[in-house]
Amino acid sequence: MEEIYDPAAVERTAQEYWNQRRTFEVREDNAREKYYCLSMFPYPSGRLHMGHVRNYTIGDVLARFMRMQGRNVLQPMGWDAFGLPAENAAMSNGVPPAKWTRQNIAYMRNQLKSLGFAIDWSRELATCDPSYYRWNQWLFLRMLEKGIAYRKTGVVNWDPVDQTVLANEQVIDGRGWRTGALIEKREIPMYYLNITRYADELLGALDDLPGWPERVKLMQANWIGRSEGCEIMFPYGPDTRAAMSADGALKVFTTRADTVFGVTFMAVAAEHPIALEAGKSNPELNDFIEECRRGSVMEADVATQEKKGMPTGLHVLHPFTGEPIEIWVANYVLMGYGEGAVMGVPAHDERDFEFALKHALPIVPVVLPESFPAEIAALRGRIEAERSAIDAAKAERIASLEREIAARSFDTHEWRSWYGDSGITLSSSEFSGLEFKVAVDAIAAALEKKGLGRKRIQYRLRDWGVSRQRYWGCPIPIVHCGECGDVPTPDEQLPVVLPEDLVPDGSGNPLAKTPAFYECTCPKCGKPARRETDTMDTFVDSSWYFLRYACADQSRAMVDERVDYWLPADQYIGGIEHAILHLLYSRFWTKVMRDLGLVKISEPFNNLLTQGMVLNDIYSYQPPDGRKRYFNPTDVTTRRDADGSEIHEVTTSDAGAIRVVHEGLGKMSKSENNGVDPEGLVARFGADTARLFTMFASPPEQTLAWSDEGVQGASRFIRRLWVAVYDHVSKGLPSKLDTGTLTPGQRDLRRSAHQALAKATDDIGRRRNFNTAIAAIMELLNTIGRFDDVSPQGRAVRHEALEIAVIVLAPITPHVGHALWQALGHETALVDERWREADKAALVQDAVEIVVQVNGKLRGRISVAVGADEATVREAAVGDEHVRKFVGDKPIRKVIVVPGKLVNIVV
RNA sequence: GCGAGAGUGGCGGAAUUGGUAGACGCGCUGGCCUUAGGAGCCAGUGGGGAAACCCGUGAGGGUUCGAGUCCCUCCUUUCGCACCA
Repeated sequence: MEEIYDPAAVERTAQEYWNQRRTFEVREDNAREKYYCLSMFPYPSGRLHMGHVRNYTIGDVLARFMRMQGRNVLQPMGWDAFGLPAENAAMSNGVPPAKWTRQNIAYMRNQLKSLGFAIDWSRELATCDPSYYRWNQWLFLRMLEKGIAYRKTGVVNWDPVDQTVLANEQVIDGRGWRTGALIEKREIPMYYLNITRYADELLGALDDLPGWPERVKLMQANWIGRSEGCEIMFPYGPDTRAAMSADGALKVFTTRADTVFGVTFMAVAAEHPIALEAGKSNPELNDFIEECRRGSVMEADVATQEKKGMPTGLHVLHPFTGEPIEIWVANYVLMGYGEGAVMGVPAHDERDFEFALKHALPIVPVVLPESFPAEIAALRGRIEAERSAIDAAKAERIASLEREIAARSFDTHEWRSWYGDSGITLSSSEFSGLEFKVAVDAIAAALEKKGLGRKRIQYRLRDWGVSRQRYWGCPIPIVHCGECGDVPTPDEQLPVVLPEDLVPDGSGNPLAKTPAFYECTCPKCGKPARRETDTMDTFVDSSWYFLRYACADQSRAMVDERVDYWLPADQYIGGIEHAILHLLYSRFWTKVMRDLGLVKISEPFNNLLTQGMVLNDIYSYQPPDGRKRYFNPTDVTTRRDADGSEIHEVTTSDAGAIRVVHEGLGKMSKSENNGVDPEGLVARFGADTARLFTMFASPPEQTLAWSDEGVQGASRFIRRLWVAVYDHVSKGLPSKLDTGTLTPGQRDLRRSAHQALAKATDDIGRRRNFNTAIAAIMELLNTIGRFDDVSPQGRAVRHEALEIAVIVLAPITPHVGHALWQALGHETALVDERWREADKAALVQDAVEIVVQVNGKLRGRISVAVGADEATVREAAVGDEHVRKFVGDKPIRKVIVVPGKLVNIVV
């Protein structure tokens, strides 16, 4: 063993040892309990970033920990290799996306290997390989057969200058990122997957996922958004019938059927057929519809934009009163959601209220919220008295009382939060005086009788549009034939191979300009036909890769029986940003495969850990004229001013030393130039330091703030451990530990070591709090450092304590552990070692410190024997001199004893 | 706008089930060692106070013998919002 810790040499030796023995390649073995440790696969962007390092270190710690627990551990890795960045890179440097992507994969694979992750590389996959994506195509065809995949129109962002569809990310403030042109919405035919068919199961099965964070399950539940409500038809008025040249009704969905008597307008989307029809004869309205078509399709934009509307002049009839209600076009109603139309109830919906105020529409209160002042409740009591025997005069009195309630309880100029609450209906004809649920039931029943509505369950979740008008993705296996229509590519012609030599130029999908790709013959009739040039959403690729790892070499089927051994994954680790879409799509895809008989599981991930982002300081300089510049924190020097405030400076080649502004902490990103390159970190400190710091700096689910000093602290700790082991073994290996003959000091160290072991085991195995496990070992090393007993038994106890430190750190800093384990005299490799169990006998203590409070404030400490009864503890507490000072001669009202912890004396 | 989190010393964080707030690390201060220090070792370090003590977990209220932890209102901030991955 070397006296000086040399990370590069230590890491080379350990990695060679694992590679030569293929330590992390695993086989299915029914005799052993498996552990499938899955991390979200990376997009091959070019270089690893700190988020990757954190993600895969968390996974690696768990994988290695479980291996030491004796489990058959699978930890695979692959590449989410299709997607937009490859096309952008191609546009800026002319290299085809395939070449760029494969180069990136090769580079990043080496970076991952340098970090020493316990990955089974024999199962590596890349989604851009035909051997992978052919099964996307194959399953898509199965979904078509089952009616799960279908074609309908969808709305996309259209850049009128580049004549291309843009991703939401490529739309900045309503304009195209490259052209700056105002974006339009455009409807095009697309393929959809019927995820809403699974909405109920996706929602209900969340209860079967105890290993998922509550917040993720809540977000998914809200995203699916099950609501019980009512479909209501508003029959066309004579003017609308004439305009549409047909009878008909405007259909809406509402969860508040109890407010149907408060409807004072209808709002439809700009793309709604009634709006389009009305626009034909009304140039002003037509302009407004055009205006609505501009702007992005993003929900956040739609929700925050100014609410605008315009009347169509057309009417529908109220389903109960028959009164005409005017139809408006509103920019906050979207064609893609529900029916593309809503009923406007300004008195009980905030958005409708705002709309009504702006356009001077009537506001008619028809619900009295339950939480209402007594005087108004009294008025309601009088209504109930009148209602018992109705005649014309009484009906008028009721109506007048209801108007009085409405006048007193509603200010129609200002929205109050409780206007939207449910309560008792009023001014609602025969449905007045009913509680929310009763009112909804009665109104739904009456509507159903008239054929104008019914109760229905609706989901917020929409079907998944998977068509992308882009090149670098999995081709959709469809042929469009003039005679036969849309014809699925026969299975034996799969995969439909994506040509890899195209270079996009930003003006639409290059596949659509490549006859060699799209010219084909119809599989049905043999006549010339056109191949579909849309590719699949990359979320398709990532919806089942975790199944394919189980059988990555299977060329004849999508999956095989090995999936039954490995799946579901015991642990899935990835960013919280995937809490909804990726995780929901993967759950859906798994259920579809189950229903096709391909897998036996219903849920793919048993436990989920959502890791926080990696942050770093952001430093910027805003020149008086010109663009703001960002400086990497490594280039910034910080000193203190005379008054103690910090000054941050950067020396630039062009402007010399300039003072920069510290903007605080932000996610590591290119745009803010605050990234830390893992490669440089490994070169300077070694992989173990990088791993140790990322695990120590914060618990996995929280954000991690980067700190160069913190990294040095991690490096310092590893060196201290190295020196401690070196000093110990340089005096020779100690004799055998005899636990029966230890001195009190030796027993203390031994207790500290086993306490640290017990804590770390719980922290890693149950709580997934690696930072506190590391802290426990740091504390142990401090304790070992203070222990100066060099007797044979003293050295034996120290030896055991050092072994515990090395074993607990093995999953976190495996390379240095490998070296230290050998130094401690072992022939076996640490990676094959079993985790230790804390020795209960070593943990035993004879006395325990009890805290004494007086009126909840800490006033003293007493030491009592372990297991002392309550009366003894109480007596010792009351008798404590310091405590007596605070109790004085005041009478003791109550004494609370928390065994083993604390006594609170209330005076 | 809607949905979900987070907020504790100078900094990252600890406090696991409502029971000692600040473990561990960084930084800082002082000392030792060294030709030297961006190395190492030792000591100190929430604020106020001479001390006794008092104050302190984003703000304000509440429940409790006891609240960082539970409840209500508010502020700040992060993530997601369906074509970034």
